[in-house]
Amino acid sequence: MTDPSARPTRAQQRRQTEARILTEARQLFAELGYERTTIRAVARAAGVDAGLVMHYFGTKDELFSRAAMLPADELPTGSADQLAEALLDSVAKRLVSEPAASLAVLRSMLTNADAADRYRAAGQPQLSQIAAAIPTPDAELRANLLSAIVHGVIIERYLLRFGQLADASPEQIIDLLRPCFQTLATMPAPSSTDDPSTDGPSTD
Amino acid sequence: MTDPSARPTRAQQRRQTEARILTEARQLFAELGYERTTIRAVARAAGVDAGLVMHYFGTKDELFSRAAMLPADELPTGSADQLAEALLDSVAKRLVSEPAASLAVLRSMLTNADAADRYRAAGQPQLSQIAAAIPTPDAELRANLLSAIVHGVIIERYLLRFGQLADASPEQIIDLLRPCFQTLATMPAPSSTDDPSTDGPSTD
DNA sequence: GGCCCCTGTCAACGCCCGTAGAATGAATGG
DNA sequence: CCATTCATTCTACGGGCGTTGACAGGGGCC
Repeated sequence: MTDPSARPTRAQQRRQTEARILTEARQLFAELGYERTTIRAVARAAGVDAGLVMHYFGTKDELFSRAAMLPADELPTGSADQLAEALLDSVAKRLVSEPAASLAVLRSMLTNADAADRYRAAGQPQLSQIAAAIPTPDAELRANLLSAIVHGVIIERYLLRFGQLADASPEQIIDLLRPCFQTLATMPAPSSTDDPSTDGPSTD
Repeated sequence: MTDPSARPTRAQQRRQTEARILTEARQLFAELGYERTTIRAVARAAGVDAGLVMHYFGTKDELFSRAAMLPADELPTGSADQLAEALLDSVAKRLVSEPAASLAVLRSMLTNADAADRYRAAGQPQLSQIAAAIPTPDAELRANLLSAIVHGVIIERYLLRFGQLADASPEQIIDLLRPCFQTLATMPAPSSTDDPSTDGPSTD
């Protein structure tokens, strides 16, 4: 304990090993999705035995839970304008370097119902927060659309690697998305025709 | 062959069985993705033996290929305005009833590299066509963004089943998307600052 | 300093997968 | 009417998976 470069204590070693496993798990879940990521592969990547992974995390599901856990980044409460900009910022950040954990969730929740549930639950507060800043009756739907656009862009850039989107600079993408976000966050009502019959009663 | 309601001939029977297998395969691939869909499950759903599926399609990959094959719907060539509306129409159609084949591809290409390649290849002409109608130098990127938004909305509605988006009426969604599509298809340039340095030379 | 705990390995289990090949039996064609 | 084709089933194999439990051995506490 006197020399920090000496052989680590057992507790440290354990935490270190666990962290290594989680890092590799994140990486593999992000690359391969839930099904194709095997405990054995994670163990191999982390340089340990598969039994140890089980011993520490119990089940593959649990391992995924722990690997995919990530804090939702904070969104400032504010006007719809500010909200749109904040969202754009968050997209920009993810376009620069998408953390593996986020990709792991995104990829896995498309094949794993539990992952989808977990993600939905985790994102709900943020979604509500977004909706709260939008001053229209269909705020929730708009928040969902904003979320869908973000996901679409991330998926297309990182998971499908579509041509231009995979290479374009974040600024360019953000600049193109800005009017969309601003419109969705602030535009009063869709009114190609001022026909209120498409709207239900205001009970909702 | 004299009586059409009589027991079908062997060739008919065969085609019928193949079609039944393909239908069930599409359904399962769409619901479960590539990995979790098993030959045995497809066979069971189609009321045949797994060996028969192999006998007809050779490999699981081949079965997926055949099941996921679908014609890209035509887009009219026209002005950027018309293009945006056509795209919205196509989204609307998919929001009313998403064909299983499309979902199968969408879901599977997120876990199966081959499926992603196939899809990218299949969508490329359409993407180019969209880009051709957009009168800006970054037309391709805009086309990609439009595609990303479409995918995001479909994924969020059908694969993740996010709250409002899963239930909202297609018209409501389309009305909200319209300004986004119009902006992306027609707005001359993103110009928070009129700095041309972000653009490369026109050699490309 | 001795006991125990805790990190880590190893071998094995039962399951389900994709796939192969022989067997079956009815429709087909000469 | 018999030989053949062919749609279909049955059985089985090899492999990889998640998971388990026994075992080792060095560190940490009293």
